[in-house]
Amino acid sequence: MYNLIFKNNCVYIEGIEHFDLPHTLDCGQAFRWECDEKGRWRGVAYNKYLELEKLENGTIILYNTDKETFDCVWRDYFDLDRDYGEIIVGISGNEILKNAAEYGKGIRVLNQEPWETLCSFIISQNNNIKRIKGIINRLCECFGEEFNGFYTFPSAERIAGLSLEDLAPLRSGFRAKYILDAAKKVAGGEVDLFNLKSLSIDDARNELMKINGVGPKVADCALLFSHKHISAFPKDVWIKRAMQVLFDGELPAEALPYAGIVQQYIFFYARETKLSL
DNA sequence: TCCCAGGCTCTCT
DNA sequence: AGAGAGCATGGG
Repeated sequence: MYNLIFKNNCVYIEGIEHFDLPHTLDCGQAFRWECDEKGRWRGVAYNKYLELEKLENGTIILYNTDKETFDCVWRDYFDLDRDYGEIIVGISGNEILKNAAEYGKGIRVLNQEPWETLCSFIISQNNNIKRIKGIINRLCECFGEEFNGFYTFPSAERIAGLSLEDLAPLRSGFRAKYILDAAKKVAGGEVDLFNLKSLSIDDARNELMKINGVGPKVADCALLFSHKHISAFPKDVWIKRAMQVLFDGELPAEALPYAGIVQQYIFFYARETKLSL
């Protein structure tokens, strides 16, 4: 599917298909990747700082990364071993799905750190992406650890030790109390984020919904973006509108096995076109 | 000024 | 169980 070269503390991913960096890193599933004017992306995940870019010939370069970190973190983070070509073939019987996948070409569903994902999507509720990013950045700057001017995402244990007043500088509004409840339940073991992969999607969703401020949409985002439940189908306002306009409210059957990945194509399509079709 | 944003909780039927 | 108000904050 692709070829790896480890050289000069860089990882070269050659011949990989279906991997577009802007579509993947700035499509609303992750909130902390930044791109400079030359197309180089920078970010932190799983407490690892990374820079990456895509060359003209399609090779992706991960900078300052050794083989061990690649194998432990980035290979899975970027979902490199999933065959997106097969998924696209599977849904292309439906013309609208085919178009959406073409529009969002190269989106990969990331496998992000469970606590960061849960906390980020708690913050996302009834909010817009620009402000979500601002709140998350302030959270990391206030309570994370610095790497090259970037910050790690503070652990649930760290947040659990804070108060509402401590979180005031985030200006997260009514969501602050939800962040604290989530941190306390995760840090205290009442909600086990590391067992969710092995549960059925319904059991996993119910486990997450023990947290005050986590409903079906936030839970499904966590399950999809950090727990490999690719049949999770988060229904936000954009998706609800798109589903109505595109499919009269019902997801086509051929999309069901990979509903979550199709959801990303539809979300991207809906936002980019503002549904003016 | 009003409306809306990758929703959820609470209350009232 | 289903509908509707209220919620903090900031951008358009």
